Amino acid sequence: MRPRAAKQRAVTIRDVAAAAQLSVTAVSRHFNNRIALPVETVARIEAAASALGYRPNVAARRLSLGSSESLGFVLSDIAHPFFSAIASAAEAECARLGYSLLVFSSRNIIENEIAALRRIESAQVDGILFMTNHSNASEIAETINRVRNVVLLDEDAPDAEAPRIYARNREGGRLATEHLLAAGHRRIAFVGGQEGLISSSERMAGYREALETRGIPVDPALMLLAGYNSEDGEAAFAALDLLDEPPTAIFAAADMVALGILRSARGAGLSVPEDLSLVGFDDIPNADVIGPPLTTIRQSAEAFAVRGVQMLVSLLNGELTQDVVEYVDVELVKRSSVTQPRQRRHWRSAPRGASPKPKTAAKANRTQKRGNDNE
Amino acid sequence: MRPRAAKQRAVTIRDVAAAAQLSVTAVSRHFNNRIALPVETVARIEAAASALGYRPNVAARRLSLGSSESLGFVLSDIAHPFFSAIASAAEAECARLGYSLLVFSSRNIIENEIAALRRIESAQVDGILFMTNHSNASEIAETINRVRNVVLLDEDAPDAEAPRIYARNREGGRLATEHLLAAGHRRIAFVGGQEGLISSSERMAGYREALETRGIPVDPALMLLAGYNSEDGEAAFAALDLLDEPPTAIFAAADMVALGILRSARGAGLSVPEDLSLVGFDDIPNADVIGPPLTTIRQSAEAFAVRGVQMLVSLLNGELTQDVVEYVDVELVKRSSVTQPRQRRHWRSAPRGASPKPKTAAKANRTQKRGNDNE
DNA sequence: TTGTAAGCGTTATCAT
DNA sequence: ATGATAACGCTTACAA
Repeated sequence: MRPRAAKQRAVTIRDVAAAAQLSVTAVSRHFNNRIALPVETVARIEAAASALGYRPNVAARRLSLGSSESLGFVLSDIAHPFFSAIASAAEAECARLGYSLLVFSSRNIIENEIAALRRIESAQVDGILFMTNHSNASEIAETINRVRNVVLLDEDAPDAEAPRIYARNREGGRLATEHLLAAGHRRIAFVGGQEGLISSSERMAGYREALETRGIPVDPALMLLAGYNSEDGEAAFAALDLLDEPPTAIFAAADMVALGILRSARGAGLSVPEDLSLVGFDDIPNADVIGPPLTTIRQSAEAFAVRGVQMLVSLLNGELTQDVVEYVDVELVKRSSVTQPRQRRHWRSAPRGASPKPKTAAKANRTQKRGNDNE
Repeated sequence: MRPRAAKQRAVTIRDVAAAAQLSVTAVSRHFNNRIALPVETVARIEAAASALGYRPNVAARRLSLGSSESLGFVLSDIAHPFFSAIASAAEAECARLGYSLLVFSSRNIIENEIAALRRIESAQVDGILFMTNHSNASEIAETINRVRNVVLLDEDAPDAEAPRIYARNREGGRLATEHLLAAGHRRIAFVGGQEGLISSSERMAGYREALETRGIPVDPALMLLAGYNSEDGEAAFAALDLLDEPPTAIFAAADMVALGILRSARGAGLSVPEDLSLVGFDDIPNADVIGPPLTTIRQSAEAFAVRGVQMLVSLLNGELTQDVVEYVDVELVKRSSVTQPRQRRHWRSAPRGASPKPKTAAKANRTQKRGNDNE
């Protein structure tokens, strides 16, 4: 009957009650209810509790209350600078509201995302802040609708009944592209996240919009879908490098992608922005100290985080319906990775590559995942 | 008696048992014990469980088992690139071992660190990976000794009985300084973390050691204690900038500090490494894409993380004693933030500052916390 | 105002 | 092999 004895019996509410010569009810009331106990009673309880070093057992509370007072945060990787900025702010807001935060890295694996979601069913967390990279997976939407108590962050999951927070992605895409246009660029590439992500396709829509407004034809060879990590940027650079007429500027749908492009460009002997202008998206921490300081579209990680947990908590309290959508503003941050295009010159004719074999970019619409093949 | 009804009664082990026409014991056994149930029984249980969508309630398990199967990670801020790299790897290792990870940001507030530690007492987590910035606070050591089941990461807490993992800080400090020395620098500053941190003082010890080996006198005006964030680097730069004879190189005890210094140096019109060589510590992600790519001492975030959780789990299982200490290797990563010293020139005589008032650095051993006063 | 005891969903002991 | 049932520590309806 006694389960494997905990190494050292913790002090329970009953111990406190005994020490204070009161019932457990009184002690429980003191620690939860606002029911005013007589001062003398309170004093006895506090004395006993602190003498014994009493800490309410949260598992027991959860079981009894039916609520865990903790929230989950599902993202692809905590080490991603923008995501970790969100996680940091979310943790702070959780703490402020009396919640704990469980972090689940999905590593972009859909099964992990679903498994994380199911922790609502096992009562491990009351609700989940959910960032996915598989917006098109119907299984995710189904799971969300079953477990309920999910707030979608940054990315959609069509058919899911859940409140959402998006950045103004299209506007951001437009802003970025217009900035490049204003600098004189005409051949501007777009490098987005993996196919199907609405954040990516919205940013691309903004890009097209800006181009079309200026009457500049949209070249499909210049629009790549890769992913949101720096390796994806490297792969994209490699693909773009194969074009007969490479772009003079790139709008990367995420700063990490821009960093990957930058890394590859440097490796290829190109300098940014002289040989290639670059605009990112996110404004990750330290983007200002990159070489060169990265021009980017800022979206507030904090806004995502604090509104996200606030909405989730409201949802849990039944104060919010599933159909709410909020938007996070974006803003162009001009730094030094953009300048006017220099006289057109092929990347491949840069210092090291002597005589490259000209090659048409066949299907530049999908790039391989790892990009160690650049230069 | 019925607690505030959960919005929608979840399916319990009893429901499954009923559906499978078996006892709860059988179902429980199936989900935990390796006791071989007859295939037919197993089939009935699985059918019932999946038909009902059963998920064991973790709170109940915890209460019964006396273990939460989750670990805590206490750090000052998840958004710090090096810490988030550790958190990411720790989460992965936790997941591999069947644990969940709760993240607690202390924001460098000692009360928060202690409150987090006490979550062991409330049975919210089984154990904690602990990174502190208050190694000298005796209250922390006392709490650790009381709650037990803590592994110290990266920083000491004297008198705490807990396994520890340190980087080879002194060696790192030596490596960094020797590298600067080899480049021809003689006036090398050290900018460390807040006073009392052994990681910082060990790195400084390595710095002194390298200097002394070369017979170069250690100038106290060149040794600053600040903190591990980028604002601390900015403050340090400001203090160093006031010296009559500023250093030609700086060894910053953390990459984030180096980034702050870099930011300030740029703001002051200095260029790195031409006017000032810089070496960091940590090798944070994307340090290679900083302007200029940062030369630094690499320590493996992953090593900290995976050994940390492994040690913690061993400790929980009683397979590890509190007196174990492990070390994480360090390594010099040469990039582009170091070059030989140029003809000595005062920072203040750089492009913008025309005629500065010469001033002796009074007590350069403490720098103010926020450094918005530079340039 | 205070206390008793039921019940939250599991696990594990003990008997069958 | 299988099943009743007593814990685990808490909250709270209900009684006093």
